Amino acid sequence: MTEEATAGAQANQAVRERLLAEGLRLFTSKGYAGTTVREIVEAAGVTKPVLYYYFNSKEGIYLELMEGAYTIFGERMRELVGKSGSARDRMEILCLGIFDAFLEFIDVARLIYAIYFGPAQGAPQFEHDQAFDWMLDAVRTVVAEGIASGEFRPGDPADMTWVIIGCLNVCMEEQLCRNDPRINRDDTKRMLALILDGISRGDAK
Amino acid sequence: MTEEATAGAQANQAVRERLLAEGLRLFTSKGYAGTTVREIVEAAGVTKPVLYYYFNSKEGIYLELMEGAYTIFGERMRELVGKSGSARDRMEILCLGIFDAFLEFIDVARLIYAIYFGPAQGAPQFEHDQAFDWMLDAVRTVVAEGIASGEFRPGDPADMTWVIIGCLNVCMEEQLCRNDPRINRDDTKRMLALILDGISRGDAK
DNA sequence: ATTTATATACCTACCGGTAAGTACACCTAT
DNA sequence: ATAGGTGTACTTACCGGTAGGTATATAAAT
Repeated sequence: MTEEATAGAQANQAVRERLLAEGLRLFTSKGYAGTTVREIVEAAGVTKPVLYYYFNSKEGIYLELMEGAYTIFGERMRELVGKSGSARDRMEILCLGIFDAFLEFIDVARLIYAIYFGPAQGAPQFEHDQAFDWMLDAVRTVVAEGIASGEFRPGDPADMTWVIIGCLNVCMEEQLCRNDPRINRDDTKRMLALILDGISRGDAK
Repeated sequence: MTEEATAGAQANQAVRERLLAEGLRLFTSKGYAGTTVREIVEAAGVTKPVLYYYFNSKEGIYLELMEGAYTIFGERMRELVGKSGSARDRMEILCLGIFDAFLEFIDVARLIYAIYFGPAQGAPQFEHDQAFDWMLDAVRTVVAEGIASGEFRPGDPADMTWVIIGCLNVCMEEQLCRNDPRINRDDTKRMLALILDGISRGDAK
């Protein structure tokens, strides 16, 4: 493969990536129906048939963005699961890891949330619950192990799981919905500690 | 006023209410940009200029729906605030009351959430944070009084508030996003109790 | 020469909005 | 009692603009 071939392949990818980046930005800020193909291609600096060349349709680029978003979060979840240590430590690593991933890929996250809560608006169907369910399963696993090991109190693992998820969820949502979020990572850590203090065994303060 | 006049006034309201009801349904399920004036009026059984007659524009009906939604929740919040009893009892009444209001007006709630998380999509600007902020202030007030009275532990009232809000929030969101919510009112009550057990003074179990 | 990537020009269908008209109720003047 | 005027509620037909998508030509890469 010559250097020319590499440059050509890279030019391909550059156009494609530009379209995806602009598509992500615009779908996120305007929604599926509110975003036109014209504005995506104009932002990417190409003409309209180029989008159809690479993605076949408006739906095509949208679905590719969705698949990419879920892939990113799935990989990050896998990295965060399977750590070792006390249940409390692992919970902290897991939740703050999720929070950090959220911030790192906040545009992607915003798109996922927008789809999850937002109206369908003619967008093609996609399995929407996956990212949330991954999170739920991971937290539930750590809770169950904490109860089994005696580190957390006996109780309903589902309740504990949902309280933790609720806390993490509201912290993440705050990052999405405000230019000046009222909750940061340290707040999240403290709030998590408050919950874990409450469900830990040997809590006699 | 004759009976004919009453019937005429009622016919007015019937058309107007039909447009609002169909508008709510469609904006909620399809979003602002994804909903056309044509489908609203068709669903309401009138012609397009009728919508412009009553609401001046597509924006007009949307804004009227949004104002109505916030009015409903604001009134319900006022009813729930100002109850008396222990901080714990009041917190339970407040949170479960919010949850109940949410279920009662779930279409309205769905629209508010869709707007809050969903993309702007060309919809007219509206102050979106109000319902959430009402909730936050109400919970914060009860938390602060619980700490002051010694019922809750000394601690950061903001942390406690947000943990409670996060829990309530995720329970409500679950009602929105699934045909078969995994959390019901009793679950919500139990989870709230788990948190309140954890932050209560005298918790030595 | 062939394949791939891109541009120009165009298509049909649909968008929000509006002008003009109609039906009806009510009021006032004759 | 009747005619004319006014206002409200609604319809039909239409407007200019734009949506997603495509045929064809051209440029670039191999």
